[in-house]
Amino acid sequence: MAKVQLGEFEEIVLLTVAVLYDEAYGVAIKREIEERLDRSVSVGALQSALRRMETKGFLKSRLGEATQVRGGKRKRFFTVTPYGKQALTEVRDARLQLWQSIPKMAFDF
Amino acid sequence: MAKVQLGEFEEIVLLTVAVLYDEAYGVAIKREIEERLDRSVSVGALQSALRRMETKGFLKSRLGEATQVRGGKRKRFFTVTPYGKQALTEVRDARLQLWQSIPKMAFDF
DNA sequence: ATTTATATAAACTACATTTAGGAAATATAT
DNA sequence: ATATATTTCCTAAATGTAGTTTATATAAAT
Repeated sequence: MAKVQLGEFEEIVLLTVAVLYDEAYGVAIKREIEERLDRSVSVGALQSALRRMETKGFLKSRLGEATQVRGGKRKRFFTVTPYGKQALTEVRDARLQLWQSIPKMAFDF
Repeated sequence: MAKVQLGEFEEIVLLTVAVLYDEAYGVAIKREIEERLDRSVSVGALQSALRRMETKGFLKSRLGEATQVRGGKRKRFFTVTPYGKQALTEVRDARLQLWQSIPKMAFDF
């Protein structure tokens, strides 16, 4: 019974899908992460994270229609499933709990 | 130019070292994570994460003295470096920013 | 045909986990 | 008193999962 994990990059991607709401497709997600987090993202890295999370049930996807703009290929749109939302809140809460337990004396955090 | 990463488990370990302050050694870290996060941790998994993070400069360690209790072998104590603290706050802030950008309409988060 | 926007596939590197073993200290039995 | 067991802790090696890079494919406009 493999425990269902949520990796570091996967979490960023999942949050970004939530942020983009109904405009979450590959290229837009990539752009959004790069702008917000000032971190470069390769399409391949992103796609494999999206696949893994779809397999794990954190995401679902549907294909849109081709659009009449240059390069207007069909986009694959992603949305976060209820299970994905649950995973996000769980990891957030676990870390928050740890942050709150760091002793004052210890730090200039 | 290898970008310095902080994995999912590594982050939990790093935070726990901060929480334990001057009592952060292998067995105690393991116990603390298991209790707080209700997640089982193997010694091997923990030790390899600690090594990686020491190599990356997020942690430093020193050996303590043997104590006079049965099995009181010398412990290896870990502390978070300034660079480690910086890494922790950066990933926290990036995720917080994303959480705050999730549209209201979208969710029951 | 070439360019632009998009997705998919495959190979490799890094992180995470399991499994097993080893070493240092005290306690206990002989 | 010394050998053996027990407790606490760390190390090593092998395997599986996540993350990244590089290359290829498809569709539409120019």
